[in-house]
Amino acid sequence: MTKPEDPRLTATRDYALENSLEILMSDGLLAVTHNAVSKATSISRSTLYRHWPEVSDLRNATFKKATTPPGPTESQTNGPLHADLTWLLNFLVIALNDTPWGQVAPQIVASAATDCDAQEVLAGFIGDRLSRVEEVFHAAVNRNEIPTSTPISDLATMAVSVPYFRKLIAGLDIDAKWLDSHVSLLCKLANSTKN
Amino acid sequence: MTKPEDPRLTATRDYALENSLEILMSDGLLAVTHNAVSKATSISRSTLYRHWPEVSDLRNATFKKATTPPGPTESQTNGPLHADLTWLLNFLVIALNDTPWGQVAPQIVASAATDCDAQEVLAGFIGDRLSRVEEVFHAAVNRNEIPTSTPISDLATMAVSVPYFRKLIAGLDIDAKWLDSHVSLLCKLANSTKN
DNA sequence: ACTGCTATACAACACATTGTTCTAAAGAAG
DNA sequence: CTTCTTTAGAACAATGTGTTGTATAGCAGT
Repeated sequence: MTKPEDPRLTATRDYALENSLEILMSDGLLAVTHNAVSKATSISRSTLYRHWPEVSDLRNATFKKATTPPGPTESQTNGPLHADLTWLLNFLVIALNDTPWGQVAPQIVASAATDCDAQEVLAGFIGDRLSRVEEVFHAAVNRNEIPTSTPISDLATMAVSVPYFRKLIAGLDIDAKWLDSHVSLLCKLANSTKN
Repeated sequence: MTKPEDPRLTATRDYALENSLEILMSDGLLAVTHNAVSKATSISRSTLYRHWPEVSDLRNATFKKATTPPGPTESQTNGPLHADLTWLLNFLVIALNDTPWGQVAPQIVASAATDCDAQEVLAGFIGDRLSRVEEVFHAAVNRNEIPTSTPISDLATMAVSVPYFRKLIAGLDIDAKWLDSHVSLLCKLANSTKN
């Protein structure tokens, strides 16, 4: 029942966002403006203002595009825990290292401090990520691979927070080798929290 | 031998930075401008430009003021581990919750993504924090409170990264009660990594 | 208190950016 | 072909950034 959109609308919108995303990654959030996008795309300024009346609209749209879920839609819970965790967290490492998300995340963190929309985007995305990791731990408990007393929520937070912290805050690398040792430690911790 | 500075210089500089810091905390980094500070302080715009020729100078000065080390200069390593960690991490919780640092940190994280100076400020501050936590763990090892095989560096990263992650990225609260359970988990983990 | 020096206030200015509005032309849909 | 919508382009106001020049007020040394 929804009549298809005018192809011109989608065309300019997609083309503009493609380029605004590139600007965001290379020059940061505050470089994303109607003027900059206009120069990069040769789309008229007035047209851009027609699509996104304010700068904040344009920027929101841009990093909403940048946060298209870099990760799996379903968790892999076949076990063993080490494999599941590696598989899952590897998506996070890749996202942070090799996709727009890694470049955009810091900007969103900053926006979230003052902007409610950004806060919601970020919390939603992070919450989703956390619950996937929790799923994996729960599955391990159900397989009797780790004790029932495992503080799943805490371990999941640790699993996710460390890569974010290293990459965004501490300025440390996160690579495959680091990930392996990180996951190994998590597994050991999960196994040793019995009593 | 250094002649004392003209009192007028220090007066206006201090007064300006005081207010620019407030602007930074309430409205974010990009709200810190010569105009805004001028309006807030009734200091002439030209005077502000005299002190900080460019916006970036003003902003750098502002968040350099905001990052006066919120924390102890020396770690407390009397033991037990739980007490030392609580004492130390409590400074971090307070800094994030009740000082300018908590408001400014997200902005610096964003700046660090593109700006080298900010990256250095951040890395230095974080590295300092991490090494203090490591000291505490080392002391516990020396007291034979936790095994020698304890992965100190990893645990220290976890100790610090989780509060940062919760506060800055996940939008979760960090209070005294949470800190207690966090520290308890860390102690348990340190104790159970024998094998 | 007088004199030279420096910081500040104020106003005027050039310039870039943000955002609005109007008109004409080009494309889509019937 | 006709009608509606989108776009391009230019002109415009408003604001923000950064500069310059001048007059005033406060600091230091004599």
